[in-house]
Amino acid sequence: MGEENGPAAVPLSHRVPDLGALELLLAVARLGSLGRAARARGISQPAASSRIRSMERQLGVALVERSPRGSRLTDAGALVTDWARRVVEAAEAFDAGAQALRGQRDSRLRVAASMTIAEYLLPGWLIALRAQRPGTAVSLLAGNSSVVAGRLLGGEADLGFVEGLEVPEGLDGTVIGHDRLVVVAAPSHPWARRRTELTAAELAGTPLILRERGSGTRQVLDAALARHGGLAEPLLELASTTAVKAAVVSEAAPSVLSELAVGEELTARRLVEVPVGDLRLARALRAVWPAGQRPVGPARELLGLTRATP
Amino acid sequence: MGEENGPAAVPLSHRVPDLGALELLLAVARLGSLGRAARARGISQPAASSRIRSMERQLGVALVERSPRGSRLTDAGALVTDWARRVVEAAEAFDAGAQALRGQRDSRLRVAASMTIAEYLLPGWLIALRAQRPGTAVSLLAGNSSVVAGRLLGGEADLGFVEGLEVPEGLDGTVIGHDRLVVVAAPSHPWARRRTELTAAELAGTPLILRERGSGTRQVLDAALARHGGLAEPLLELASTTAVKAAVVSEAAPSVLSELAVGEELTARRLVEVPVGDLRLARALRAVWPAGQRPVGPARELLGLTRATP
DNA sequence: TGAGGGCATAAGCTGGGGTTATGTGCAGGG
DNA sequence: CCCTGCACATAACCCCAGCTTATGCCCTCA
Repeated sequence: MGEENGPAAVPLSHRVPDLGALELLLAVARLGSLGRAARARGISQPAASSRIRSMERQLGVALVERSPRGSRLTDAGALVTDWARRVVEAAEAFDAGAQALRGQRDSRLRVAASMTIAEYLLPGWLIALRAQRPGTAVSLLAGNSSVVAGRLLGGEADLGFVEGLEVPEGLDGTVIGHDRLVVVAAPSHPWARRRTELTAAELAGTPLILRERGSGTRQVLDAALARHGGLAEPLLELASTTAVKAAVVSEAAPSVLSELAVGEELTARRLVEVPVGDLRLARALRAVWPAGQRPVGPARELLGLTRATP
Repeated sequence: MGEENGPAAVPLSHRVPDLGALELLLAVARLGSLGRAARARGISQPAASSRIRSMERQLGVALVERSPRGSRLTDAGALVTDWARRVVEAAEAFDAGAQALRGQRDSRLRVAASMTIAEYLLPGWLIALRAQRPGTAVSLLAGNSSVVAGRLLGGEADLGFVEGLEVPEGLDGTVIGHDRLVVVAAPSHPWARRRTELTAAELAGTPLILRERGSGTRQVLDAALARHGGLAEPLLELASTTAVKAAVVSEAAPSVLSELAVGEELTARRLVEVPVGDLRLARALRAVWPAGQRPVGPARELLGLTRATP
C-alpha cells in the first residue's frame, strides 16, 4: 500500500456508474428512447439525458446513438448493457434478501433457512415469488437446522429450509434439491488434466485448501472421508468461501466446495471440477414444516417455486 | 403504472446501498474494524462510521456489532455481506470490461472477440489478468468472426477469440472451451420431469421460445436440426437472451440457449436442463492469432488464463 | 406548414457523503 | 491506579452530483 498503482488505485465505485445509471441504461435499451426511459424510471427527460451522457463520459465510450426519432444502443453500448444487467440482477437479489431480513414478525410469510440456502438460493426464490405474488411480505431468519426446527415448532416461522441427511424431529419435509460438494482445482492444476477419475483415498491423502473446522462443508467432508483414511492435514484453512476460492486459483492446490458456491467459476472455467469415482458428497436440501401441517397460502406458493427436482 | 404499488414502487437504486457502501462493508468484514476499513478505502473514520450506519438504517437491520476493540459482523450482517459480494463481483466484471472497451489503440494488449465471449467470459479473464499482471492496458473490440480475423490480419489486434466450427482463413488457433447449447425448461414443465432423454426429432417438432432469426444461437440450432426435419415454427421470438429466459420461466415453453447464458439459472434451479440423446449442440471457442505468429507477451499471458480445457 | 416527439442546454436547488475537530468508553502497561 | 492507545460517535461545515423547470433546436409526418 502507499504505492501509486495506476488507475487501479481509484476505487471501483468511482469507475462504475451507480445502480441508478445502470437501471436507466437498461430502460433505454428496452424502450428505445431516453424520454421514455426517463418516464419509466420516474425522472425528467433532461435528467436521463445528462445521466447517460455522464456515464458515457465516465466510461469513455459512446453507449447510445441519438436520433430525432429515438435512441439505439451502439455495439459497445449493447455489451455494456449486458454487463450492467448482471450487476442489476445481483442488486435485485441483494434487495430481495435484505427486505426479507428486515421483515417483521407479522409478515405474511415467515421463512427460516440454513445459511447456504439463505445465501445462494433464497434471494432468487423471493424474486420469483415477488413476480408471482407481488406485495407478499416475507421475513427471513437464518440459522442452523435446530434453530430452524425451533422456529417452526414454536410457531414463529411458516416454512423452513435445511440441508442435511435427515429431517429434524417433529417436522415433515420434502427434498427440493441437492447440495453437491465438488472437488475443484485451478485449470492449471494437474488434477484438471487427469484422464482417470480421482479416488476418495487419493482425495483424503492430499492436503487441501479448506474452510476452517466447524463449517458445514467441512463437516460433511470429514464424515465422508472418515472411512477412506480421514482427511489429510489441510494445506491452508481460511475463514470464508471467497478466500478459499481465491486461494485455489492462485495457490494451485485443490479444494472441496459446494456446487452452489462455485457454479459461476465452473461455467467461466476459472475453476475446474475434478470427478471423484467412489464418493458422493451430497446433502439433500429440504423444505420443512411442522409435522402434519402442510403449508398453505404464501408458504405453499414459495414451496412450489422451489420444487425444481421432485 | 400510475398505481400505488407498495414499496416496490421505489426504484431499486434507492433500496440498495451504492457500490461504495457495499465495498466498505466488505472491507469491514475483512478487516474487523470500521477505522481500518476506512483507511483501506481511503476515507476518514467518521465517514465510514456514518456510511455503515446509514446503510443499517436503510436496510433496517444491524450489520455490525461495534465494540471498543473493533467491529464484528452480526449474523444478518454476514448474510448481507455475502449478497453484497456478488454485487461487487458483478461490478468488477463490468469495470474490467468497460475499461477494455475504452482502451486505446496503443494498449499493450489488443483483443478482438466475438459477442458471446466478450459478454460472458472476457471480463473474468481480464480480472485474472489484472491480478497476475497489474497495469497491463487492454483494449477490446467485439465483432463476429470475420471482423476478428480482419483485425488480426491487419495488425490491429494481438489476440482474437471466436466461436464456430472452423478457424478463419489465415489464422492459427487453439480450442479453449466449448459453447454448449442446452435445452432448458421451467422446473414445472413436463420436460423437466422426463425419465427418458429427449430426441432431436421431438425437439425439432416442438414450438420453442427463441431469439430472433439471425442470432448466433439460432443459426447453430437451425443447422443442427435441419436433418431432423427442421425447426418448428417458434412459439415466440424475442430480441434478447434475458427476455427469452424470462419467457421460458413464465410461459412454460422450453428454449435452447447457450450454457454460458443460463449457468446461474441452472445451478439455482430456476431453469432445468433437458438432456437430448442424439444431438450435440456445441461450438468450439477458440483463441486465434495470425498464422505463424504465436502470441507473446501479454497476449501469451491472457491465452494461458483461458486454456482451461486443453 | 404546423404539430409533436425526441434530445440538448441553462439556471438554480438540495442532500448525501465527505472532511476536520473533538468527545466517550474500554483495555492493558508502567 | 491512572494514563495512553485504539475504536467508535457526534458536531459543524462544505461541496458537488443529480434533480427540476424552462426553453430551444431538429426532424418527421399529416
